Amino acid sequence: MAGHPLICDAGTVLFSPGMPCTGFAVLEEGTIRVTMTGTNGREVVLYRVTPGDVCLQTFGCLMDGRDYAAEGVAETAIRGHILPPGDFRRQLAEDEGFRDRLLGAVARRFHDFEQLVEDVALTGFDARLSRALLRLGRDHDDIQVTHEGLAAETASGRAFVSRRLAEFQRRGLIRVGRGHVTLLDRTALGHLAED
Amino acid sequence: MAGHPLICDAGTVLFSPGMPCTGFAVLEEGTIRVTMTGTNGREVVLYRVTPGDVCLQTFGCLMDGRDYAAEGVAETAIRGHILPPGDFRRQLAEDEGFRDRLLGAVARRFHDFEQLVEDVALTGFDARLSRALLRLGRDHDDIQVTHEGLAAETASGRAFVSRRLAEFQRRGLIRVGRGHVTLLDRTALGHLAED
DNA sequence: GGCCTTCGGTGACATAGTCACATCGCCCGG
DNA sequence: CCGGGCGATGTGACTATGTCACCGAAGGCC
Repeated sequence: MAGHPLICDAGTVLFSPGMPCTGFAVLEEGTIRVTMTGTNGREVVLYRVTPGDVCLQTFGCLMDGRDYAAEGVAETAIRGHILPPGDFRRQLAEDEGFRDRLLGAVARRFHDFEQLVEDVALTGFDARLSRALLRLGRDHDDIQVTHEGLAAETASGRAFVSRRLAEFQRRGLIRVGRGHVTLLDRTALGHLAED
Repeated sequence: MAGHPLICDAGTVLFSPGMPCTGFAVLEEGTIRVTMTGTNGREVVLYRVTPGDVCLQTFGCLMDGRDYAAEGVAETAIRGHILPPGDFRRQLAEDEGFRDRLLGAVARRFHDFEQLVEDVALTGFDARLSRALLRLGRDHDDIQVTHEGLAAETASGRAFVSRRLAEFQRRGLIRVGRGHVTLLDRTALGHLAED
């Protein structure tokens, strides 16, 4: 695998809407958060890219000659490399393993998108919030996130998130503090997340 | 291209959630509507498959070994064929044209999904409705669709669609009738669709 | 301590979605 | 032609969700 190396600190903006795509990104370490921002300024998290995943933005741009439609930000420090279009196509043709990994990742990403649409279009807010909390808190009970951040995860507004978090706390599901949320009752949250 | 032929009348249910996937579908004629239904019974149109497109459902299932998550219905009579997994992989490896068409279609579909998320998550209802009307009425001013159908297109509820359609009619944008809508002012609708 | 910035709480309001029920148009058998 | 049946539509009342503006609190920095 050749290509330019890609090394960034957390917080680096990797691509923005309208920017042309320079190559296919292969991520080896860290996570990238891909979001979309509406004309009203509201932001929604589309998905996260982790090692082994494809950043479908770069993929979509390369295959369809389109500019980016979303924004990508390094959520942690990241390491990887950029495969120029030519190399990308060559490897796709010659390397069956690469092809399988790519297509598998595309399929997973596609599934994530279906999940997102299901969440936003036909799921109530409390379920979305519960899912977001469980997703972000997979490893630790304590989650470092602001209400603003949770609003982006749930495709909702900050104020409403505040109110529901307060309600969740009243029910003993979580404990909230400035800049973080602690999960207290994963079982109940899981139940809420069901629908 | 080998594989079983696939010929169905309009209205045939091609796949449903939970059903395993038997092969990769190549569509030669007609359109397939892919929808998702929530636990509450509400239905949302994810996208349509037309000749040259990929049905990402079959693609996702094949590459990731997952069952269908959505439902596919023949919107018109359709003709095509089913490529068994083995043949699919072989053609993907050997036929560069096939590979490019497939990946290009995947990229376009991906873009459609981004559009859908943008619509549902950060666009007001009137814009969604206008977009849906213009999309369905690309060829004719007269659209055969029920309010229920438009509710699925806009990821909304039938009653609300009724009210907004009435308002659109009051403004002279459309004329509504039982089972159909006529576009009167595409310019104004286009303007509404902007945001 | 005095500022400044970010975060969170809240009332008031706007938009969107739900539910139940009344109507209406149309097709069909008698 | 009549009456019934059914899907499609209209509407009031209500709930859920999202927005806006403004305030106060928490923490960082001199």
